[in-house]
Amino acid sequence: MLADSADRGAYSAAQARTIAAAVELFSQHGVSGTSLQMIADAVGVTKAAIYFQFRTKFDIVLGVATTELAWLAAAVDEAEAEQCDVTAREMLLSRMIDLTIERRGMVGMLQTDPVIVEFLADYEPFHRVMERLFAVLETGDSAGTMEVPAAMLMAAISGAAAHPLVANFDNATLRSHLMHLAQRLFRLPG
Amino acid sequence: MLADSADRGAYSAAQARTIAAAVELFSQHGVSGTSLQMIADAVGVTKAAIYFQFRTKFDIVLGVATTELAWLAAAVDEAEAEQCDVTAREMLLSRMIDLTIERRGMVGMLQTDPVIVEFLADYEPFHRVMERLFAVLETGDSAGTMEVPAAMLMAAISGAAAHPLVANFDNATLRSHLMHLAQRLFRLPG
DNA sequence: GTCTATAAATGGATAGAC
DNA sequence: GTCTATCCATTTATAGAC
Repeated sequence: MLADSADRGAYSAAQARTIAAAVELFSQHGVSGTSLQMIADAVGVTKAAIYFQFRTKFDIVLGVATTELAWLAAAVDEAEAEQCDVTAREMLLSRMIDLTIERRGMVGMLQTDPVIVEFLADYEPFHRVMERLFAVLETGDSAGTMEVPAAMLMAAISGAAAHPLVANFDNATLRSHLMHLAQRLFRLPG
Repeated sequence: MLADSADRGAYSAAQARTIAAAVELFSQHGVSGTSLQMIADAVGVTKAAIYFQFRTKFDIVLGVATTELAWLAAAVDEAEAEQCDVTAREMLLSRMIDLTIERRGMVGMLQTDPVIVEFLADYEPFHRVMERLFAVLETGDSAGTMEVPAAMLMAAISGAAAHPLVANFDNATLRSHLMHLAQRLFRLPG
């Protein structure tokens, strides 16, 4: 469990604005490539105002990571509510792809930025969400063999959606391609 | 083919040592998260020595990117030398996976680090290698429909290989998993 | 090719007023 | 909650000796 300030509800309106600006900048320049001055400029305040909201830069990283993680957790929640295993799996794939397309570049950042990756590696709530995610992907016979496909799938979806090669694809087209290929990775019909 | 200073052979022994150290550090901490002091320490010299070898930090980034790109180009060269289209495609997949496993994390950096990505986006030799790579992947009927699968494939291979979930897999096991899934993405037998 | 020393700018972070 | 002003460490980069 995190300290108080890590809960989503615990963030003030000003903090939420800062986190929103930081997500955008982090996904464009990376965490290390984003200064507090850049964040302050994007929000339209001074650095000191940001430091009133967050004690350190890392606290902003934490806010960004947990906020983004909450989106993924919500997708897993939805899938778990499904009765049928197969439907649940298909819904999870679908929701993951939606998230990635809506928030192009931001999901990928969670998996690739060195600062975020290092943080998430030791962050229990992240591991719990991932375990639940694998559980939904592992239906019946496939139990215990999903690590590589799942790692590939997440990397593939977020990596492909952010890739310059597909930058001119409209969302609907990109979505159908990704869904198609995700199902192929999992040998689903479609 | 690459421009003069971008050729691997154009670098002195000292420069090559610096590039090797930089690749390692960039893939661990990202370009922005790596200072010239860190590079100098890793090489075992002072910052000034590094500045004798490279005029700016960006020149080191350029050296790293072109050196890594040369590996990918070599894999495409090999595949293009094959007579049979199908064999060529399979060999390219195989070589890409080998490269990614041998140099865990480094291939992925090329596709995810914001500084590298921004540079490669406007770097003609990179686009030429990618076009040749697509041409090999596009056999017959699939012509013109490879952008998303190819983007997914590259993201998937490098992302999965570097993923913490598969960190304890030995190289042979990881390789067979990746090859299996790559072939599934392209609907190949196996 | 490498060193010591240093300049100039920017980074994270704090003090104290409003 | 935000501002001005400031501190200190680090960063990129250069000058000049060996």
